[in-house]
Amino acid sequence: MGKRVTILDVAAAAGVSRQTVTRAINDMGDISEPTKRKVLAAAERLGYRPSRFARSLVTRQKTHAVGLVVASLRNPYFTDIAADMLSEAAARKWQLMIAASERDSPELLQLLSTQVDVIVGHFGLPDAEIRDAAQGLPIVLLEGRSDLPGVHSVEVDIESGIGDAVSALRARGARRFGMVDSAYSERIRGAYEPTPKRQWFEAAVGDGLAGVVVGEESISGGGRAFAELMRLHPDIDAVLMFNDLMALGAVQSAHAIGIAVPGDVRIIGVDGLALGDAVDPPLTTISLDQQSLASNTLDIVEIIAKADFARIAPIHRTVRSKVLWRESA
Amino acid sequence: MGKRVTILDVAAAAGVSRQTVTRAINDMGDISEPTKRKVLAAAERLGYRPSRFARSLVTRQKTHAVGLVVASLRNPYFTDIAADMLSEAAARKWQLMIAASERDSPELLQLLSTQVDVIVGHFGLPDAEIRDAAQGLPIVLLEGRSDLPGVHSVEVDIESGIGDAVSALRARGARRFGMVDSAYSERIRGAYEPTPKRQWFEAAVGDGLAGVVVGEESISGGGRAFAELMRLHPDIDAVLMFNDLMALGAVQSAHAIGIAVPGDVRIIGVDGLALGDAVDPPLTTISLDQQSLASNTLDIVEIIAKADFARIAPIHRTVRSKVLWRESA
DNA sequence: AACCGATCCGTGAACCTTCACGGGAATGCC
DNA sequence: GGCATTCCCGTGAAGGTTCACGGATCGGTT
Repeated sequence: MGKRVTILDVAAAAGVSRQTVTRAINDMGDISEPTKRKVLAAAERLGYRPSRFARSLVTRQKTHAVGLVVASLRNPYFTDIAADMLSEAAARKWQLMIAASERDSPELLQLLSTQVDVIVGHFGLPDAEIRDAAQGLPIVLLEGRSDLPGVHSVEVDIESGIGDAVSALRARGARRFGMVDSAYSERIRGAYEPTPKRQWFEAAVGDGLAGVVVGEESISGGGRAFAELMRLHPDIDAVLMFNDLMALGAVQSAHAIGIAVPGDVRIIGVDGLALGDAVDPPLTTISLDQQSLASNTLDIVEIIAKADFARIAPIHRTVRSKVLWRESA
Repeated sequence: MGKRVTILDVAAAAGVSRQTVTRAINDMGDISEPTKRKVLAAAERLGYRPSRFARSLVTRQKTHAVGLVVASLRNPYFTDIAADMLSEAAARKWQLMIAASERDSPELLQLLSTQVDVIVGHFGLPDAEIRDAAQGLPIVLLEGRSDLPGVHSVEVDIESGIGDAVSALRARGARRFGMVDSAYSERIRGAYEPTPKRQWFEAAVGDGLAGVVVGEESISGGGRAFAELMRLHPDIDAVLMFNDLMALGAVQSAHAIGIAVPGDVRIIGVDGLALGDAVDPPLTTISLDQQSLASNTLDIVEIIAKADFARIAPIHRTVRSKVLWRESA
């Protein structure tokens, strides 16, 4: 099993005191060259490694860590966000710890909460559960909103983006609207429930709604769901895909089935992935400024930290979305 | 400024002892319901949050953390790896801390090294520098190899994949080979130096080599470099792109220039991204088993941990690569 | 009245490092 | 020889939590 080798073991082995070992390890001066070498050799021999916990405890931890929880690392949308968060965090001298909530959210949160100072992210849980699992840690909800104390948020105004997209699609002649929603809630909560995007979309299209199908959040899942939607409602001429990843699958699927895009059906995604520009036809999408999402989030995090993580009034921000017209719609 | 509120503050405020506060916070029994409520109320009021360092120090931290350093979070290849690492780590009850080495590698490593038990990843630094920055932490090199003590590795046998690809391309009639290499080293070390992939490729094609161009590691960078390569050497009939991301750009660029793929030029990437299947034509690629890369890595990490992080003989593993024939070559 | 078990709560120690300070030896100078 | 200086090194304390143990209180039993 082997106990941990501490600074005292090294000190004993080298025949010096703790402090001298510290001086050698962190090369601090006030130590002669021979002694330093002797200590370093002993440390090397014993495989000594300072406990990062003891060290942080006494140095009062100047650099903080923020834990980012994303739904999946397989979706470029989330990894782009992670990348932006990483830059923003680095610029502020914060460390970023990433976890994916694909499963076991509560356990994962509890584990994470022992390692970081703030938790930010997308969660597949009810707000109250999140708060409990976080054990009192401040939380920043991404693309969500809660009125619990200690739960901050950065919302994304997808709603207006959807509204804009629908009116523009109407202006371009679209009449029969369809949507592929995410089956996300099915996996998390056991039963499907309409996402906010679907609700906003339904409100926007009114009786122009022809049908909705749910699918898995992946390229292939989007492709399958799109094909199913078109099979059920062949007269649809405009489709909103839950996200760009699924929209990519839809474009591909349309190509395979022989549906012209945007000739027969206009396809529009959500997220604004750069990737959407690399396919044919380039994907029209409701894009949000991820950079701004990230910087707003870290702003909040920094405010919380400045307040020494004491309980402060929840902060809520909103970033706008806009339709990025490329060629698929 | 505000000093940190400790367990003693809460104890004083609630009129009980430290231990009772602990019992209330971690609800442990041996405490009456009214007292518990009283303590919890005091904690809430003061905004008390246990120090994760002090706590970890005494509980001897059962869950460890591994730090993953990737070159970029904008390349699906790396995020896929991160995703696999995350699953593997989670299955083993490890936490994963991700950092991107896009810049400041040494500082970043030092910061990271105070937070984790092992460091794994792709680094843009000489091995020795890595070792120094890691401050004695065990290191697992991804897709690399070093003979320094304490530096383990998981290599990827791209070389044989490139060999296989070249002979198959020859069998399909390719004669004039070109390559787009990564300009990576330029950014990191100031001057371009051929990557191993280029060296293996040149060895494989022999005097069939028509030309090499370097480009930035992105879709658009790949597209530009490919266009440049074809402008300089119009007779090329097969191109190896440094990675799939750049290959995606090449396919797109070929389409724009009016070069037929694979009719005029066969294009082949490296990485095996699932994304390559979503473009037209689907991308042929030298794929490696990322899952196995991740599991091998975490295997090593676990072995190191089992040895209580004592110095053990470096472990080296290799995962194979194989050509995934789709339609672009 | 003495005893007993159950229930609740508090005290000393441990975890491992760094910080602040103080002390000894060697050297140089008057 | 006495004294200050410099250079190395060691000791006590602190940092905030949890663990192991011991003590107090209380209702009930003999």
